[in-house]
Amino acid sequence: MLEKPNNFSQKSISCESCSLNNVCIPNGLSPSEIAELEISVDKTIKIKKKDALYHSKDEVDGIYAIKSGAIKTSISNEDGQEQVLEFHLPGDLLGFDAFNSGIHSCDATALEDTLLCKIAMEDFHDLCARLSGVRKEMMHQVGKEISHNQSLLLSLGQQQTNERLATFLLEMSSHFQSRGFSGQEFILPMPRQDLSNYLGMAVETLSRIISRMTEDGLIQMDRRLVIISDMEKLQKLAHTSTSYKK
Amino acid sequence: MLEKPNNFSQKSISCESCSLNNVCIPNGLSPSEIAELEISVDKTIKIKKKDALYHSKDEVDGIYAIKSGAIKTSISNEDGQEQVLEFHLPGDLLGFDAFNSGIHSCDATALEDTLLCKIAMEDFHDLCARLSGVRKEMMHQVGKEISHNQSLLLSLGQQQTNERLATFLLEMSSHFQSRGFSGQEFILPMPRQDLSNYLGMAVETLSRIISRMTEDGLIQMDRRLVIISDMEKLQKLAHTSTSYKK
DNA sequence: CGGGAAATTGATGACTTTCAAGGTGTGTGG
DNA sequence: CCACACACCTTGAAAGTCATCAATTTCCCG
Repeated sequence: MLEKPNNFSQKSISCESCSLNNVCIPNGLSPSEIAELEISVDKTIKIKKKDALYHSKDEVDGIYAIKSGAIKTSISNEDGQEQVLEFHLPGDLLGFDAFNSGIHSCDATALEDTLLCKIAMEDFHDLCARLSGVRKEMMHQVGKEISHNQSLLLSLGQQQTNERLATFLLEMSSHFQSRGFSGQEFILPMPRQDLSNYLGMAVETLSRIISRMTEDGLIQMDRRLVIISDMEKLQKLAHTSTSYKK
Repeated sequence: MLEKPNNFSQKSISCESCSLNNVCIPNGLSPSEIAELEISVDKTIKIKKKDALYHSKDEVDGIYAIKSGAIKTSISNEDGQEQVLEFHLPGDLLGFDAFNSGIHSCDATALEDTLLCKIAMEDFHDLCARLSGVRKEMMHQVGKEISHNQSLLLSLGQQQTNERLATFLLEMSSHFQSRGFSGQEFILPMPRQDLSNYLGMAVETLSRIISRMTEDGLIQMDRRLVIISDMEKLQKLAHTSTSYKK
């Protein structure tokens, strides 16, 4: 099947001048270490909306970092039922799911046209061997993934549907704010279907919750645009004092 | 408060002769690497039933490996609602939850009197720097934890309560079998309360499901003793063809 | 501008939780 | 060694939350 040419692009800047270098692997590395890192980084990966970066059962190719766009990771059972695991945004790393067996355990699908950097697996091992900074940052990133999954489990296991949405919106708010964007108004990268799945509920339920929370003056949501109208009420609903560390 | 002396003990054998060395860090290491590893291992950690190995917000002390007993990890929200994250059995590693910030993000509590080995965090970093085998095995173990969390999310998000129990029992069966024990008859290390929490349901619901599955001839459960009567039906219920890799 | 995907809304029912009560087993102290 | 207390587990009835089915409506893309 012929594909239209990718017409989204971005000039490949250096890690040192990348706006995401404080949330990506370069974080905490010395200039010389960054220079070494950079030799192994392929900055030309492009994935079109709805295409897969990798599939479950694929052999691992490398570790990826998102420059722009968004990726969802998900896992499916044999009936084809999908569970969305995480939404990855610019600066996030992907590929740790293959650490166990060298085979990816989940699917990674682009929610929008997405640009990524890649470190081939063997280079990654090599960098970990040579650079303590990379090793540390890698552990950091892996730990972030584990912590995230733990939070999600807590949310799915203990919260009701509206509390789960509140928690999610606050996470997103916190995320955007920490990146210098508005924490009160932002655009979600995913459709309702994926979001409801991630939050462990039916699309219809999500829709109803949104309507209800809008009526109650907590938020406004028009398609993917989110406006948080009453941050305090939202936090109260989420029972959230848990702060999110980078 | 005075504690009774620990009267459970085990002579500290070498990693090389430990029966768990093929599922623990020594897996895949050369004899000389194991010797180096062993220098940094403290094999004298004892935790009594119901005591904590560490708490959420504790600074990380090291990475632990379970020799005997069982540990549950769990996370709580500010209302004190707990979500059990994982049950750790002999050979399992703990402590990755602090990789992100150096602070533990969950509680680790002994379900029974438990013996562990410990590698202090700085030694662990040092070992990762020097020994590629340790580095690889560590990645392996971390990947296992990530894969496990993903499976649990899929189960919580997509399965009904009875399917979740079936999935869990098959996991345990598979686990015990791979360790040379019976996969058909085994003893669970946790009470109903913890299990139901882990599976995202009320204790009463779990109890009812067990009764129903016993009536239907799938299993027999007397307290913590599990007997799987009809493995095929159980697998069918769990929709499981997903095999579990070590 | 039309077709179709995405999102909302309503009605109904299933599954699960909650509240309540009773049963069973274990461990400790007399 | 027995008895009592307590934790653990099971069962029942009622209530709630959420999913499913169905019908529209809205919006996006070609």
